[in-house]
Amino acid sequence: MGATIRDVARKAGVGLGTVSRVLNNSPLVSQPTRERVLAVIAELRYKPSQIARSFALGRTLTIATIAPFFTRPSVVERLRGIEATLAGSEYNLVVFNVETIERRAASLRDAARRDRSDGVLIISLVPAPDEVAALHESGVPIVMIDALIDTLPSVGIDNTSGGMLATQALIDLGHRRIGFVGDLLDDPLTFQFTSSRDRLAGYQQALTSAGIAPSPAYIEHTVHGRYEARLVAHKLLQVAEPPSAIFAASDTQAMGVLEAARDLGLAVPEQLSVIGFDDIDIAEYLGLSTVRQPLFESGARSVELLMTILSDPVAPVCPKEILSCELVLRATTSAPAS
Amino acid sequence: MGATIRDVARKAGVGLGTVSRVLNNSPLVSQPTRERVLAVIAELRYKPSQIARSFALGRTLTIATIAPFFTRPSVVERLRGIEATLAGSEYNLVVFNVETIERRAASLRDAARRDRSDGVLIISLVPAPDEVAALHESGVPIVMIDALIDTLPSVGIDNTSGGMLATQALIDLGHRRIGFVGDLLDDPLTFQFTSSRDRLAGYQQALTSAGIAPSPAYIEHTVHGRYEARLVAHKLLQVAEPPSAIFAASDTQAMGVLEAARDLGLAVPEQLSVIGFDDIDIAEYLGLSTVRQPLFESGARSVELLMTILSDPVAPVCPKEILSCELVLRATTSAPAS
DNA sequence: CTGTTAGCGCTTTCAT
DNA sequence: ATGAAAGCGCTAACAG
Repeated sequence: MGATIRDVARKAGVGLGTVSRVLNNSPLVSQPTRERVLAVIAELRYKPSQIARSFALGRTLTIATIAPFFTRPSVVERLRGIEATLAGSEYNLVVFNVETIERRAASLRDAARRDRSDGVLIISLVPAPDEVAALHESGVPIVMIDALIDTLPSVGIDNTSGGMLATQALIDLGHRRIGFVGDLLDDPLTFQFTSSRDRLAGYQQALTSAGIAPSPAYIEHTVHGRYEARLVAHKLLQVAEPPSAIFAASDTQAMGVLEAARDLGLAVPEQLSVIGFDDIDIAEYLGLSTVRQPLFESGARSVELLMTILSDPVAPVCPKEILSCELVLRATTSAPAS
Repeated sequence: MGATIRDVARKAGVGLGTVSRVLNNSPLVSQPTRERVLAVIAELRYKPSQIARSFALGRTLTIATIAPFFTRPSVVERLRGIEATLAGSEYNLVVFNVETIERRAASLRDAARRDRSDGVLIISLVPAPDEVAALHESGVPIVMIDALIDTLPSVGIDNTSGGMLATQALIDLGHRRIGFVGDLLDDPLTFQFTSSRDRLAGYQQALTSAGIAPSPAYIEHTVHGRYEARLVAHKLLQVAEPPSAIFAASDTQAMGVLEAARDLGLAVPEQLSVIGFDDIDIAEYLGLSTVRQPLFESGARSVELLMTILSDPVAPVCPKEILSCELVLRATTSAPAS
């Protein structure tokens, strides 16, 4: 079924090495020879074996990515950036999805193995210290996306500034009682995303700068998800002096808040302003005000970073990059009812 | 950095083959020997090289999937089913995304190569006859998902029945003027999805059975997308006797129809009923009536099918499986205003 | 049961 | 510029 390099060499009447050289565009082949070999390759429909090549090269020609793949629309968009940037390169993209804690550990362990991949991209997961150590020990170049790890090259998002942006926008509109709905801070099931925490920090900073004391009564954390956000938003909206605006740490959660408002008969934005984070696809459809983060770009940049590291095996650099966010005001925010 | 099987053999004072046997759980190793080898393996932190193993085995231990990955939420959900089912197996999942025609052709060519993958899963793409021929010639087992190809194992969705289901539901509610918004029938950019076409066929059958002549004026095709659907929905809703209900071939398009209704000040469902297809995540949020198809399951089943084929290399079987859909009535459908 | 050996298909010296 | 040859790490067939 498959012709080998040996068949080509024999048929072309050249040495094995010459065929290999032609394949690898080595300049050390005369034009006539090259053409003859190329002709035979075409004739035999010869395709070099990836596996044998990898084996001889000692490289897998594979980039692995670990992602809480489908738990969040934002992850898919980052993945898209990765795939697009990797396409056309000599690398294959293998994906490890992570939806449970067990899979999380297993993926971290499996993906970062020299014999499995030449590089690993980790999306929105914060490995524990011992996992970080294992990652280093593997010797496989790693790039973190949407999570900054001191000792690992990372493409981060400026979530704190993003949180400030959202909160400041609300303040600028005249809101004083501003609620926050975000992820649980320390649930292993959340894979220890730090984005929500950082956005909360931004929220608190913005409030403080404006001379508003952040009130614990206005801050709710829950397992990530629309439904869960809806539940805590109910709570938030039924305190004594309910907030006139809510900043949700993700668009998904903002949707839950919107549902809660609907449940309680609160008009948005007249009686309640809502702002999310991410600017996922449907945000525009819903007219949701939000903070846009460069999702696709974060994936693309991480690949570029990884490629640089891969091409320059010496330098023990640990580049960090922080991408910034942008405010997108739409229909769910307005000045509070006086 | 990496210990090899030879190091282990030497250190354990056994032959190379014995270590390999231990690795592969061969019963031809005595318990004491096995334990000794295992101990050395642990001590040396030896991990067998995937690549070398693949090379020796002549198998890639990789399953490739070709998907118009992010063009549709439904594809992501199928992918999720694939990943979940493949996890824990010895196979890696490599993904080829397809967002342009060039990538489509390249992916079809690259993924199905013996030296790259042991099996290929193709999601929602209908390869052209010559591409099908090339696929066969590659000798790599293929399973189609959401597209039935005569000569290829396939996991299909009963889109025609699904289309009938949606349309019949509308008819049952009392609608007579029912519009349809679907994908372009023959745009190469649509990658020749057949689902929209089949859903249209179901729509037409249901109408005909009910004694309603399908009117071309009520049928619109456009490039897949929310915005595009919105545009053609405008057209549809401004004909002389506009439809009182619209069946959109996907939830994404249904959202576009909903937007058009909003634009024109038509109350849904009072003045216009809308039903979609897919039951993607956000459909519930929107209260969108739709037809649910087993997305995750279609991915999972395709992997199972592929595994069967892989494990029984002889039988030139070509299994076909058709999964059926289910009506989900929510808030965007009601009886027409009299 | 276990050690030895012959490749798997390719890249890469090393001579020439 | 090109041929020959030495592995890359593993599996599987072959002797014992």
